[in-house]
Amino acid sequence: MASRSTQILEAAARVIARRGVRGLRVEELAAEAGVSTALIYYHFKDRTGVLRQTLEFINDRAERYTTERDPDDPPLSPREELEETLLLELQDTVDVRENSSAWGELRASAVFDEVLREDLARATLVWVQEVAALLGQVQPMVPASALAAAAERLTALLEGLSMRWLSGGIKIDHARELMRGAIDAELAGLGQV
Amino acid sequence: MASRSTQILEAAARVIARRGVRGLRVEELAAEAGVSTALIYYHFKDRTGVLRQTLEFINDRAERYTTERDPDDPPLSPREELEETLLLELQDTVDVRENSSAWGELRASAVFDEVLREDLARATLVWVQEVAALLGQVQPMVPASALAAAAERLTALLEGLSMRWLSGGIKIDHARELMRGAIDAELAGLGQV
DNA sequence: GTCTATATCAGGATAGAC
DNA sequence: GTCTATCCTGATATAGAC
Repeated sequence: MASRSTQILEAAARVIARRGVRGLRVEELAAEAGVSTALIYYHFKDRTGVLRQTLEFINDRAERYTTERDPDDPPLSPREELEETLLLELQDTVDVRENSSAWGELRASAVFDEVLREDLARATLVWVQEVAALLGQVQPMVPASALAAAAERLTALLEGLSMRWLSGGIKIDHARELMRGAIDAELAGLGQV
Repeated sequence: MASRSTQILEAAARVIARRGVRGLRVEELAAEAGVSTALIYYHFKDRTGVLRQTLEFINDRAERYTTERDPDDPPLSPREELEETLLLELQDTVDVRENSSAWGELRASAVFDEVLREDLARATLVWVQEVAALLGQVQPMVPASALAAAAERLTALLEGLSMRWLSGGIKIDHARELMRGAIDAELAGLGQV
């Protein structure tokens, strides 16, 4: 049951996907959520409060779509799991779009905003390590440093492709294809170490 | 001889590097340039005019530092030229920082701004084709589609690494190292086609 | 061409009724 | 909890003197 707060957060996610974090106007959010601006301040204290909670909200959803799998399906091979994990972020669905836009905004804002950097660095590190672990399952016997480097490249590439997709430079299928090619290349490279 | 306009554009580049495109305040720009706000409107019509001309200004500078080479030096091998072209964008100098920040802002803004998309797509295409051509010089006999894909991945990765560097996630030397690794991997991959 | 005001406006935030 | 009405600040933009 969606409470008022949740309803506002969902609206905020939509507005952010449309206008960006820095483009979010409280008035537009109010309209989108079908409430008054005053109510937003009642629930979230100020604009920053809305932003903070919405980013959290979006992040929770992301973990869900990244993690969730039907337990009846045959388990994935390490290789498949790796590919799936990375390609999940390149899907043309509302959730992924909203999440990726927000992530891009966060990354871009962090360039000019000290405060955001720490959070972002931490989140990135967790992600890189996750991918490095998956790479290690596909290619055991490879030194951790090589795994880490490959993971950093793959995740950075994913961010780059994601931005190109969101900014209209390439189509989603093409982005996925390029990503698959990079995974192949990195695995081949690791195999030769 | 720096005219007033140029002086303002140089100041604008600095302010954008510090605050971002969306964070540029005309008043702050005036202070940075040591002139009044009115003068800025006199020269550039409005804030958007400042932005447009500054982006153009920055772009011109980028072409200069990307292209310029001492004619006395021994000519670069194709492989070196490729590496140099890509790594030039990963240097901790004022020009590159300003340029990369502006580019990142442009990319991020384009996600929410239809108007910017076309320019950005065109500029990206030119860049991708340039890199694809360099790749083709290193690895002739490779189909153009494979070259294009590799070029797209390398440039997208470069954007991703650049953003991580600018947002404080990684250090510049590490970014360069990762970029070199990717170039090696792509060239190896193309060699086996 | 350049400055000192100052008008104008958008958007964040609050007061007070219900 | 929610709304209507309004205040206030910060930022763009202009008028007019020099």
